[in-house]
Amino acid sequence: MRASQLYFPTLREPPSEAELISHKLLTKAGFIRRVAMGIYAYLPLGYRSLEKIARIVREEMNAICAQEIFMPALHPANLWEETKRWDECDEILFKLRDRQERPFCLGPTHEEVVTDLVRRDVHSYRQLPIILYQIQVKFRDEPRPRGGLMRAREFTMKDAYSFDKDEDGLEKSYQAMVRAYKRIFYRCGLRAIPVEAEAGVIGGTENLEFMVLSDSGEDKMLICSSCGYAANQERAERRKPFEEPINMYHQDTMLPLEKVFTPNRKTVAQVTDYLGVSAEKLVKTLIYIADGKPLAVLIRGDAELNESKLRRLLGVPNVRMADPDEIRGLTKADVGYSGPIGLSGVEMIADYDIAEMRNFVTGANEDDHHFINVNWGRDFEVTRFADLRFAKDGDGCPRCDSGLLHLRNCIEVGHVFKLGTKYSDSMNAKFVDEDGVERPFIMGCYGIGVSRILAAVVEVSHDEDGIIFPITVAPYELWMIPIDMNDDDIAGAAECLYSELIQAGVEAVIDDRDERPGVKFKDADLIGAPIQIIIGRTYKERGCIEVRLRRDKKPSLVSAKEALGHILQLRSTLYEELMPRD
RNA sequence: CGGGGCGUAGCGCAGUUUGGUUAGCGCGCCUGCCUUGGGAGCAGGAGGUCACCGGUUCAAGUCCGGUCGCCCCGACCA
Repeated sequence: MRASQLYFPTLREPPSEAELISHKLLTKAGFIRRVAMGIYAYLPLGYRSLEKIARIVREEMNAICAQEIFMPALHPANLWEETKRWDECDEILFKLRDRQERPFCLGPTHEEVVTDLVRRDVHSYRQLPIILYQIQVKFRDEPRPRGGLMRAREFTMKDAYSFDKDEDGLEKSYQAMVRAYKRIFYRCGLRAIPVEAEAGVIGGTENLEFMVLSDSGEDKMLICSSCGYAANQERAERRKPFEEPINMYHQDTMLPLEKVFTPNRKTVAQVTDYLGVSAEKLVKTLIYIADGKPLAVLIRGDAELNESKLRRLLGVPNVRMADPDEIRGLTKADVGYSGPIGLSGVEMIADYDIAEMRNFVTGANEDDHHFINVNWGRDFEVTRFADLRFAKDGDGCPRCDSGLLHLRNCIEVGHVFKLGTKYSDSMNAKFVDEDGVERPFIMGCYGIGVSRILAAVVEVSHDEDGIIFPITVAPYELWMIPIDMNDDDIAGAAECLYSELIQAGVEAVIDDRDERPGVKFKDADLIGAPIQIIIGRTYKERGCIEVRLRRDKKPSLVSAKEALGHILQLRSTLYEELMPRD
């Protein structure tokens, strides 16, 4: 491609609306343009990179015998009503009507459509397993799109769906997908870490998020520095911080229990302020209703209960906070004055933090009063200690003896789920098994944010001059800069090498514009093609061209004769580096 | 949806507080000269519904009301 004909409107300054570095650079380098909030057009360079990513995804999907299909973006409402998600996902669905007033939505994901497809045509275990995938544009009316491609309302995603006859089959499909995902991210130059996650609204059991560490990421994960355990913030467990049995009877350190007047002080901040103590000296007593039974959850004042952990611990589906009336019924006091002392017949579950606390503050189960110098074991009994709060930076790793968890920002680039029968049940998608019995498909679903990968690559691979693309994702592999196209020697040598490169199948751009060298260098660095070729002074003086990598910029001089071979060698080395070995 | 901010040339911004000639600046763009190893220089030039609608006024980019768009923080997020 000739730069004089390439549509790559670079900007000297990015639009002020851009916040993230990837948004700024992709806009500045002429890869994308915003069309509306969270909606972007890809210009030639951006589209080439996007397609490169899509191609890698395709190759790896095909390699595990997933089969590419292409489903509609426009979905009839009735499919979404079958799974109840027409209402459940109401906020993010783009809904519209056809001329007959029939309701439709733009697909935010395709479980409904693919399950409908498969239930129509797959009737026997003999046809299983099946993995179908597509690379499609998705629509989600995000409450707050931001960061350019990072969280858009229209974005490109690879979504795959597996259909198996049993759990073993699902496990195989799932593991194949995990392996393929690792290869995909590796080939894109991303170091993606699989982390344990909560399943969320999509349902199902086991699932992994693939996270790329980046300070600008919106997600948070905890990662162990010594054993590599990683989980997202919602899922991350922590090591029990004490040895059992716990000996609490250090009588000498316990102060006498005392009830204090705390008029109208209900929140942690109000109470600690009023009593002049820090939040770490207070224990919050949260009243929950689990399967209709009330229970008390004790959490240190500065921490936050992770409801998913509570739910997992109790093992019952219906867990919710008690409402103010229920709380008054149980504690005889307002919300804000609940405490463990005198709550009889109620299970008392305490976070690990509480085990090591002495002489703390709790509500007194009486309006406008708290207790100070409370000690569990002496003043009330704890039914059990458990890991209940969100893990935080510095907590002990749950999987090894010495490691500490570190809280890191990250970008979610992929997610794999074991769905089980959530969709096949609600949509009545069944096959006949070997034994003649009808069973629902055991499903899995697997997503990769294709457009988000592009943003993530830029986010983790850039410098002050622009993007540093891995060769696999770069819009062009090579960018050639003839210093002066009006100089016949230089132009001649450049054109000659350029046609050799094109002949050899290299994706090359020759910057044949009548621009000053500085402009060409700046654009080349901004766009970030991995290999740069400079033809100028050294060619005039010594017959050498300069070959350099965008990532280190140190040029090596090569004679014009040897240039092509040298470049081809360099190029294959760059690809080699991004080839996974597993 | 709550809080805050912004909208003036392709991009970045000044001007709005205190209404008053023909609305400015930098970059970019066009023409010419000159220049050619990191966004040169000189000269000339084009480009505006001051987001939109309505109101106040002799007079509105500026004041008032409404609408739309965009950004940030929060709530939310398969």
